Amino acid sequence: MYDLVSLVNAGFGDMDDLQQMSDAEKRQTARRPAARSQDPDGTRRNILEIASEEFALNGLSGARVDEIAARTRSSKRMIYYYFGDKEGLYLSALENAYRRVREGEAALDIEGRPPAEALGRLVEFTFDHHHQHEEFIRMVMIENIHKGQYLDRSEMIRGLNATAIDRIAEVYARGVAEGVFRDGMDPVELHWQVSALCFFNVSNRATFSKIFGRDFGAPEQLERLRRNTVETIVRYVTRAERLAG
Amino acid sequence: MYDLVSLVNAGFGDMDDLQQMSDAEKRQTARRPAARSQDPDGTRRNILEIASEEFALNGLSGARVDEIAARTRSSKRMIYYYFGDKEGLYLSALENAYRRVREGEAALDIEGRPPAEALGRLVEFTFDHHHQHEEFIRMVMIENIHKGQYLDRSEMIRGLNATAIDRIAEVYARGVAEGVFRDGMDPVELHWQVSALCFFNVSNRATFSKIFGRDFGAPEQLERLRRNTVETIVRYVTRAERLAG
DNA sequence: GACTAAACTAACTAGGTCGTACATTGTGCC
DNA sequence: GGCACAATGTACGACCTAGTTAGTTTAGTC
Repeated sequence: MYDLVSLVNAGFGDMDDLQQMSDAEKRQTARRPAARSQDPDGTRRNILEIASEEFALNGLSGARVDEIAARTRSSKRMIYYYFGDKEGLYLSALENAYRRVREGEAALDIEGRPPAEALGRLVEFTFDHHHQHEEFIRMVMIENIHKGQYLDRSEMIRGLNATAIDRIAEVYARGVAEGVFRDGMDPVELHWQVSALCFFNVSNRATFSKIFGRDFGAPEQLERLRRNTVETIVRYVTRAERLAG
Repeated sequence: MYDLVSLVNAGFGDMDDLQQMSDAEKRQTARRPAARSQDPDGTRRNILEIASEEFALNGLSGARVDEIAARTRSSKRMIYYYFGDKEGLYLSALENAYRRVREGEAALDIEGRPPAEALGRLVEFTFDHHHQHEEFIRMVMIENIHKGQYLDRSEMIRGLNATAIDRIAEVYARGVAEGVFRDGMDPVELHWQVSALCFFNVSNRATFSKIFGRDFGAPEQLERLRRNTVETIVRYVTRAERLAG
């Protein structure tokens, strides 16, 4: 294990960057725990961290390069040095958001559970996960405002789809095999439904709350929406004979 | 069943200004069909029209006052004359979007139909309606990015909630009374579910399509999603004994 | 037809915003 | 220790953008 204190002293402030350390950095940290005046990897990550926050908060056109630079331990010069231009930085922040969330998704473990229960847990997990990663939701909203044009340019994006679909497809297939779920559904479309319900809960909470004069972010309300969402999906998939109530 | 294609074709023209003519304008147009050099109401509406397009396309910070002014029949000065500042113009565009959509919603007629069918039609209508009003969806997305802060300032907003909820509540109550629907649900939360599924279809189509390498805007795909959505909601509400399959 | 208020125009300003030029320092390598 | 290059700091410039100033034109009224 690394010495957290020396890392902080070396300039790694608030963030939880331990897992993102590059090999080069590990080597150097081990060899020379003292403060470093040049730290390309750390600088790059620091910029990306701040930029992700700013873009998620203000959008592509709303975010200010100067503001990002000011909040950085580095300078504007370094933003252009590492990311080329504002759009390059935005794209990196977007990819960063997707990558983090996909990594977090690996935490879900539903293997071996009965299909209906497994599906329910998958929905709960997605609901909670979206709720916890508002920054990601906001980046996706922003990217959709831009009609996905930056995602288009991204090469990293190709490898992202598999995991989520594979898992839901596996659970669904088991459910069908066991005669619990209805046949003939498309896992991608099922994932679409789950995503819609869970995403909306975060993305549209502000306007929905204001228009209906009710705080949809309140814990009890959230818990109700969560239960509704699980029930909606499970009832959609489960065969009528297997349903209670 | 509704014809999805014709609905699509019907909605997307440049914009239907006729219905928005004020009484003053109708009078003047009738009296003096020639070009008028002063036309406050027309100028105001023309600005609002263009501004709505620009804000929906580019967001609040992305839209340019100069660009709006240039596309207008009027000038930048008049934007400030009528709307105060950029944010005032944005708020008017936002209110404009909500107003239009709410007016459109009045077209749904499901009275007297069996509850399950009525609910299904309500969902279909919402699905199609959202699909046809992408500009509105985008404005809502943008406003959510701003955490609903402009909606907060709006006084027009208070009267908006009633209609949509009343209608779904009425259908739901009938269904419960007839023993077709499950008891104890909250109409607002039901509306939330319907909105989530229908909204997402428009709002996240771009990123979803790109990530899963499938065009979710294609007519057949859209028709499938539409059927899924109806089924999801109806199955959620309907009592198990009344369900087929 | 003189007067007034509303409607409108063109040109301008102050400051914001992205991006760069140029100089300097640190690092790995032989 | 000196070289080559990567990393960084400072300062600035060109253009953009929201908002304004100062004035003109039009419509209605008496």
